[in-house]
Amino acid sequence: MTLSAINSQGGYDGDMSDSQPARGRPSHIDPAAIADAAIALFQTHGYDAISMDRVAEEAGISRRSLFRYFPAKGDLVWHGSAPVEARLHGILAALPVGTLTYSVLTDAVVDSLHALDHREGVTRARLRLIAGHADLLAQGPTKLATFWTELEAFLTTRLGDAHRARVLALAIRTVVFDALLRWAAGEEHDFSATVSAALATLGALGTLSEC
Amino acid sequence: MTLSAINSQGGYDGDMSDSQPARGRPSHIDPAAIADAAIALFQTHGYDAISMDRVAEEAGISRRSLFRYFPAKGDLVWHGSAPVEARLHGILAALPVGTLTYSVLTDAVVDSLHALDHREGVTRARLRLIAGHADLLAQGPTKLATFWTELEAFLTTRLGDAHRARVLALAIRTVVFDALLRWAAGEEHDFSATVSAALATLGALGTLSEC
DNA sequence: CTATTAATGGCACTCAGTGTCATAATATGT
DNA sequence: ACATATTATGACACTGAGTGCCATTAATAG
Repeated sequence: MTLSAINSQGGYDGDMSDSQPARGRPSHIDPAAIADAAIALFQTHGYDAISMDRVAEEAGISRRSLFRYFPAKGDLVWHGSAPVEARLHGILAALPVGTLTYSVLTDAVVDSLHALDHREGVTRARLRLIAGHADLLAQGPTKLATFWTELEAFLTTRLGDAHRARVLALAIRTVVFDALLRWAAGEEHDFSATVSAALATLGALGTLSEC
Repeated sequence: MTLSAINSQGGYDGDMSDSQPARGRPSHIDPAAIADAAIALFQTHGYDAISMDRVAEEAGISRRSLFRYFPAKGDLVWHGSAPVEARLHGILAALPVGTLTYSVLTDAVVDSLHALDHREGVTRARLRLIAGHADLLAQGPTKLATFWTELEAFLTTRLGDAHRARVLALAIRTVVFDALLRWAAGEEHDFSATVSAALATLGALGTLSEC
């Protein structure tokens, strides 16, 4: 919920729930703008060729402050996934009790990803960077941890079987992420269709005997 | 094939196929021994607390040579997965044509992992290190790339459908790896049973409507 | 004995990431 | 208005991973 906390840049303003009037020195730093600028640098010069010093210089802040907002270089690329996680939360909570079919579930997952589709250009750029870099690619499960753990928690309560929920969540995670990367690479054009097709294939894995 | 190339340490002697008489300076360095020693250090002092300098010192070689054998620190932990990949290769090649059921396939995967079970103590130690460290954990798909790509290639030729093969390979990869980690963590005792059960659960995902 | 080939070590370098501390800028209380 | 608590920022130094370069060493082939 709290979809209003999602700003137009696709960033996330943090915990806006009980916002006390601001104390202390206010920040003049805009993380979303810095991330976007960094992405642009990465695209033109290559991820490895751009150092954190360079990003800080470009953003007009000190190197130390940059690391305060982005504890790891990869966070610059992963920044902006919070809206997707927030949306999934809302969608799962809205699912009626007792009517969980596989297709309903996968539709919910696909629906939550529409937050990505919104800023299609930037998202594609980020995903392409991720796909092109083994280090970044490997961070998918970690950096989107909220998304995946929320999905698994939901499935655990709905299925009653923690083991089965875990397998299902893991499989969905891997297949969805792979579909996103293929979409970003340009192999597929329709965002939702790509993810939906991948999940449909996953659901039919048990019927392998036909070969 | 070439299972004889697997030495008693669980290491892999590289390409022994057309071994010319050795030229140049011979190496006095034993990568498997170094990896094992490093694992021991990691276990007692923690992965982060042990620098590559320390490992090199312990092994009695220069830091530079250490990096020549293990280009990344994580490779010390992942070392020894080659036998598993070799075994999978042999098992897949031996599968009779035209009789590929899901259970036959998963049995083959489980069977290939017996190379891990052999040195149970060391394998558990390594997997525990991996499980306890997000960086290492994320490298699973990359470091075992040969294993997974071989599986996917096999499925592609057998199924005829590249897309379906990819989804299947991805799902198996994730679920198997997760099962291995749970086994290493001590949550499960029977190695094969753990992996088999996870794969069986995966095969039955499509039937979700019963809840 | 010489040339060739390959392994190793020493050194310096880049860059990611962290700890510490001084300083600046804001709001609150008097 | 003024002192104080609170927070953001920057400056600096440090650790450790990983790389490039080159001299050196140890083997074999002729």
